Order: sequence, then structure tokens, then C-alpha cells
Amino acid sequence: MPDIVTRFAPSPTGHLHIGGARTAVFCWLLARHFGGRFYLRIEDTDPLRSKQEYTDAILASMRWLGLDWDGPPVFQSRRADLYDGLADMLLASGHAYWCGCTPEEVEAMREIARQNGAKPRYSGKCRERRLGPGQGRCLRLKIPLTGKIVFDDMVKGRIVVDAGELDDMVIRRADGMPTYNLAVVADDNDMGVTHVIRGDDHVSNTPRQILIYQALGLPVPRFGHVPMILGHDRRKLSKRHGARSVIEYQRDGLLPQALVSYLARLGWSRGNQELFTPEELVRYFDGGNLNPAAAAFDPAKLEWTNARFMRSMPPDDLARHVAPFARDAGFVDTPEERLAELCVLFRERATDLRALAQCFRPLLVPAAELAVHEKDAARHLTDEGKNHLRALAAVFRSCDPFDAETVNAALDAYVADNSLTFKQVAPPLRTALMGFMGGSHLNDTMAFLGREETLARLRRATEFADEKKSQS
RNA sequence: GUCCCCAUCGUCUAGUCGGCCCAGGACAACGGCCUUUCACGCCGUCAACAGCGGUUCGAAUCCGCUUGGGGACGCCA
Repeated sequence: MPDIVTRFAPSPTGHLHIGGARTAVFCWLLARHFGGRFYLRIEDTDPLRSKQEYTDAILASMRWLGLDWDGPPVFQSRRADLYDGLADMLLASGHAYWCGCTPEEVEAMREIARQNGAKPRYSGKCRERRLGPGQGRCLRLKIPLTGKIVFDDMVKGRIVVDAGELDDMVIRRADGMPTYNLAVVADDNDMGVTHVIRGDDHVSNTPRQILIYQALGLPVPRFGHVPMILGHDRRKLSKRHGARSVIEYQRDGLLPQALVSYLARLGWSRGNQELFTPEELVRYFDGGNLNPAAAAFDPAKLEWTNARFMRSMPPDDLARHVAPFARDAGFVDTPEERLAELCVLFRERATDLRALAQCFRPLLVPAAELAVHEKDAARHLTDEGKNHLRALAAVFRSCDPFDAETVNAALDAYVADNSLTFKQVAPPLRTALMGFMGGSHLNDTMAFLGREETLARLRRATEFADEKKSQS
């Protein structure tokens, strides 16, 4: 039996969002660091909101992030027997009772409590009525009237709650379905979960769950409540803040390991280290150093993180990641070795894979289809510029081999022999090759294009300039 | 309203037992350098211990209060 067992338990009512992903990352890291087990549980007890497509999407996002889980996912909707058994035990031991109050009656009780300035709660009307099962009756947990519930949270420290603050919560609905708190306890216990890492919004559920554990005589796991993620304005995170689902970040061209690094760093730290490979995270994350304060999501830093990962990974790996984006951009039959070369040329000029793939465009389209930036053309494809291009065409034609070094030497010689400066020659050359004043280094660009394509572009640029001239 | 939680630069954070912190790193912003474009990179600038009391020789670090923020209060999860 491994000593650390964690679980991630999303409800399939939407895609995996950034907050849930971070919780999953922490759960996964804790288990992997200690060589324990990490389970996935789908909390689909709400048939109205749960959807199969969301389950599939969440699993896909987990896989993409590299968060592998142990064993098959557990579905709460298929474990009614487990919950029924525990509910019956609670009833038999006198820790639970049947309640015949209608939802309307309960709402009225809450309203009264509210008006008295107290916490809205169930009054406990059926607590001592010794009702039996019946139509419309639910099961409630008999909460102790006095005493304190204490637990030492891994991130928040000691939390103390008065039992008197809690009301007798429903553990099984009138339709027989278990309530969240009962199902969680039942499953966590059944799965042998030792460390419950979850969102901040669950701290108030924890005392209730502890009471269930205690009523059942079950061992209480360790809890760790990570704060929620805030938007840039430190308000609750929403779509407006640029925080989206994991799937959207994937589509936008983020590297999964970059997202994981950023997410881990949001609320956790190890000295001044900013970037972590998944291996480093597993090595260093032991559940400590978690920040109890909520953190704001910063798209700019995520972008920077991603850019750093793109620049530091082997070109072959980068090429594999950028391939789908290159296909989307229309470059369907560019071989991966070719993409790897392009990655080396452009990886410092893009912060995500999608933008990187777009950078390839000028070098992958045929000369005739190269988009020419009007302003740059007007400025640099002048008569003088064209003369340079014609002369350079002759120079480059005799370059052999046609590689970056040779081409560069030829260019150097041309500038020197004619007492020119680079500033006179480079702009027209660049405009001819790229179509605008941007892009990769000239020698690398020409080496990538090869002799024929390079010459074609020089020719095409002079023709383009001639056309423009005759038009005006 | 009641209960719980939180509080260091705009943002993420470092800050182990209180002294090495007139608070360090990173992102962003701004300025500069590099430069055959655009970038990368490098250098620098701006910028914070929410407030008030206390404990102490000494507090960002401990305690209390205040303020501000968040969460929870469902037969949702």
C-alpha cells in the first residue's frame, strides 16, 4: 500500500479550466514526488449537468498536460451501492435521520434565520422525530450540537470551526442519490485517498466531511486547500481576464510543459526559480511552500514562460509540436526536418506555436505568392535597390555550396568590393527575400531557400518594383 | 447578515529560529547597449512589507484590533 494517494475529482459540467488544472497539477505532483498513486474520479452525480463530452474533454486535457493517472477513472454515477451502504450505516448508528421537511419549508427556516442575523440553516425540526423512510424524505446527518472541528490544512494551517455553526446537512436526497459530501467521503475512503488537495471553495465542506468520517469511524485524510486563481484585477477569474480552458490554450499554441510550469509557479515556489521542467517539479514539489493567498493569473508571464520553453527545447521536439499548427496554416506537406530548420530560424520571434507557424509563411510560399509589404517595397526596392538585387543575383548564382557561410561571404565581398555599406544592400535584399523588413537572418534565410528559390525571389522583387513604377 | 480564509513592488513571488532586508528574483512598463531587419540577449530605471497598537535591545517576520479582499452558508458539485 503506497503511503500517498491523491485524486483529482472534476465534475463533467464543463471543460478543464485553469484553476482545476492547477489543482490537478498539485495532486499529481504530490503523488509522483512520493512515489504514490494518483487517481481520477469523475463526479457525475448530477445527471442534469453532467455530460459525456466533458468527461472526454477533461481526460484529453489531462493527457495533453502530461498528468497521467493510475488505474481507470472512477465514475460516481456507478457507485450507488457504496453510498447507500454508508448512508444505511449512518442511519443504523443513529448518526443520521429521516427528514420529511419539504424544500419550501427548509427555505422558510433559512429565511427566518437570515432575518435574525444568523447563518441560514435547517432548524433540525425532524432531528428527534424518529421518522421512517417515505416518499419525499431525505436523510440528514445529525451534527453534534457543541464541540469544535479542527484540522491542520497543508496550505492554510490549523482551521477550527464550531460544530454549532453547522446544520444537519442532507446526505441522501429524496430520490436516493447521495449528496456531494457523502459521496466524496465514501469515495475518498474507498479509494484509500490520504491527501485531499482541492480548491479553496471546499474549506467550508471539510468540517462536514470530517464529521462523516468520524461518525463512520473512518480515518480522516490530510487536507490541502489551494486558493482559487484570480483575474488580473484580483477579482474572481472569468473569461474576460483571458483565462480559458486548457483546450483553448492548447489551440492557441502553448506547450503543455510551459502551462504546467506556469501553473505550478502560481501559488508555489522554490526560491527564485521561475521555470521548471515536469521532472524538476516532481523532484521538488513535496506539498510544502504552497501560498495560502490567492494568486492572480497573468497572461503575459504565461506567454513569457511559453517562449522560454520554445527556445530551450530541441528543434526536433519543437518541430513535432508546431507541426499541427503548420498544417492548420496550410503547410501540409512540409517535412518535419524542414520544420525543424524553420523553428531554429524563427523560434526567437514568436511566443507560441501558432504564431511560430505563421512566421514560416514567407519561406514556404513560392516566390510568386510572396506577400510584399507595399511600404517596405516602395522604400527599399528603388532603382538603386534593384541594381543591387541584379548584381547580387549574379553573385549568389556562383555560390557553391549554397550554404549560410558561403552566401554570407559572397555578400560581404560584394559590399566591400563596391565600397558599400550593409545598410544600403540589406534592406532591398531582405524585402526581396521576405517581402517585408522582418524575419530571419539573411544568410540563414537564403540557405534555407536554396539557390533557385533565392534567385527567383530576387528576380520577382525587381519585376514587382518595375510593375509598381510603370503603374505610377 | 453569519462563519471561515487571506493581506510584501501593477502581477507571480523570496524572505527557514524575529536581527545578514532602508526588503531579493521574475513578468510587465520605461531607458540604454548590441544589431544586416524583426527579434533574442545584455545593462539599467521605476516600484511593495495595508493601517494602528502591542511584545522585544531589535518585527515584513510574533500577538491584538481596524481596514480591504475572497470563499462558504443547496435534496449543485
